[in-house]
Amino acid sequence: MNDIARAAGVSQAAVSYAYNQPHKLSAARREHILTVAAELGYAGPNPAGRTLRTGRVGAIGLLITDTLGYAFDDPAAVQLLKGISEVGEFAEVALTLLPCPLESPRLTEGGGVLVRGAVDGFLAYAMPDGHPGMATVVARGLPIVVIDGSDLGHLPRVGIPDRKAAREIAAHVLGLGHRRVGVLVDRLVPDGAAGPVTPARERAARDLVNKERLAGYRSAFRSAGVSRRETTVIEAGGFDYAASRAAAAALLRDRSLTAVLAATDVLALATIDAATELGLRVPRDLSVTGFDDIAEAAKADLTTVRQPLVEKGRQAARLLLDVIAGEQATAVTLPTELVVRGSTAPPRRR
Amino acid sequence: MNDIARAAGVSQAAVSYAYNQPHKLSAARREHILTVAAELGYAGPNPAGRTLRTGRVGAIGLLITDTLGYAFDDPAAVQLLKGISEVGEFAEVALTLLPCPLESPRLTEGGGVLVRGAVDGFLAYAMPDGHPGMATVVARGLPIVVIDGSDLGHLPRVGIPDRKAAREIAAHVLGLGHRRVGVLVDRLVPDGAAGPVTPARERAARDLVNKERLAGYRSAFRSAGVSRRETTVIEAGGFDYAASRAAAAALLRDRSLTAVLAATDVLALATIDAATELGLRVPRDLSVTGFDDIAEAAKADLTTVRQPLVEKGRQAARLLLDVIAGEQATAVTLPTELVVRGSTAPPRRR
DNA sequence: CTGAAAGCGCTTACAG
DNA sequence: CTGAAAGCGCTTACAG
Repeated sequence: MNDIARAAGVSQAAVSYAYNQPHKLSAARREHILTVAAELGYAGPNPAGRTLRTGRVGAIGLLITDTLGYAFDDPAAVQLLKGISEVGEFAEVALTLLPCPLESPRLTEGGGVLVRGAVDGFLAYAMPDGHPGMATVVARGLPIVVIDGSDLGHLPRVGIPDRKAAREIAAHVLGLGHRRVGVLVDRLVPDGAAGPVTPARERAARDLVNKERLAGYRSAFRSAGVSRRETTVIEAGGFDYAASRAAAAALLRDRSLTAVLAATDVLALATIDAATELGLRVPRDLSVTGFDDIAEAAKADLTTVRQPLVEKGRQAARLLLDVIAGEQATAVTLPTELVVRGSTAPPRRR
Repeated sequence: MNDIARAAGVSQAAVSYAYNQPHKLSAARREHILTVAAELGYAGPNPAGRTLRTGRVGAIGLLITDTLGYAFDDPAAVQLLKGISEVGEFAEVALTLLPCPLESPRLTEGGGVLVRGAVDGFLAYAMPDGHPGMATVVARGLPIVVIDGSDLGHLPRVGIPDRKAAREIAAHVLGLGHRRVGVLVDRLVPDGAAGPVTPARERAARDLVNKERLAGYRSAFRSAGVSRRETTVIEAGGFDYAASRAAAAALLRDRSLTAVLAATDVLALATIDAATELGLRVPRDLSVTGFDDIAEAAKADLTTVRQPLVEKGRQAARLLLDVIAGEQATAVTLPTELVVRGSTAPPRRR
């Protein structure tokens, strides 16, 4: 900026004004400065300098568990991203992706992107309880909005009534007459383990969404008088189709099941595929429900819980921007809706 | 940092060393400084200060045409993102999403994220020729790597041999005996227009990938003696399923067609859906080919061109990081492969 | 409308 | 191993 000022024969402050406060300069002078800048290949104020001075970065960070690859594999996450980015674009705020694999030691160290990343605030998406990245980010003292995770007792949060919605869809299935019902969850504890869920593991659950949905199913089972022993719960250990399919196959080894409650649509779609492979017809031989209502759910005629994924992203981004602007934050719970389609029916008579 | 230094009874430089050059301090002193910092709620060096001093941000920007929503709707783009983010995570570099809608005046103005965004370099993904955002970014003088777009004559680029691969898959279809072949492209000119492509519009094409693929088809047609008049080309005007489906429906109004060459898998899948709705069976009544080999292509048994989407992202990110590190850049062309599946067959005899 | 000046928070070469 | 100092590029309050 000094070079430009010298070349244009003005003060360095005038150059700054040319970019930031045009009204403080005569039009001719401003024009002159901008022309000189263009000639010298100066593209405008350096972001780092501006940030240091103003304290505003113009970017928000999105914390995602695991690698970004995971996030992009999950259609529900992609919808959420759409909503977030809509708001960001409108507000001229960039979105910085901050992947937080659980194992990385760099999560808490100074070198990592969580500590070093220049952002004005964080959106923490589906972070499991006790994730070290969360503590790192809280320590930075910047505004944080939680999406689908624990609010740590004090953070503003955007989510849906997972437990209630899960109870509702389970009640729908039980209401059709099913008693032998299997349950599929993504992941309760982020340790990569997959397979049947023990009571101890269920108590140790750290992924709030899966935990709450499972709790909702349990609640419906209790109300319907289905005992804990009668229900099998399988954890996929991951969010991708392959893990989902394997979990579904494991669950369907129990041929007495007449229905499967899947905690996500991806799990449900994998269940339908696995059932088809076994020669089972949905819903004649097996009722299947999902959760989220991603685009594929409608195509597969899946009974599921609709949640406003894009809107969730929008609201979270707006909330964060509000907090950054110094406004008061309030928790937001968005409505869900039970969508009954063709993948559920009464159990076949023996 | 000054506050911490005072509280710890050391120089401000010592605090900096505690975070950045541990070996310059005795272990005890470092420990002491870090403890005091934790007590005072200091989370480590301020990113803006560090960036201003070192000139390194620790983030790369990804330029995407249109809104991010578009990008996330496109499975091919999502795969690319996966590859990019893999490299970023490994190198501890954050990925900043920089959407560049064509219409926005802020693209070139000082207030926009393109001018203001703090990054060490840019990845320009599928930017159409002449996009104003590209000029803005070039003006910043930071390293740029182009993916699937024009290299502007001098930028390092990562891509695939679109024209050659398109010629190959077209030759496959023509080799099966098809003569009445329709073509579907996403978008030639980013003006939102959709419908039949005139010669003038084809010449004015600014989306390099679509342009090249179309040129490849044309080349195969010429070799097979299929005249320009015999082929209809329809432009969808967008990348999403809805636009694709509408374009497919428009193309299939011509009932004499026995095959459709779609420039992307999304277009091809939409074509299969549209054909099914019309009561046409694939491939018996209509052969359909795609391009990209996204996950859904295999499920739909689609004949297509496989390109290494994730690897493309990886290579581009690595290349950019190399250029940022001061290394020499070279253009990268990744291999493609014709994948013949069940969506193509000889035309039915009349 | 213009210019001189302070200071945002940091890293590192330098002298001790 | 430690401290004093310069300077990265910027914005804005202040005096003229």
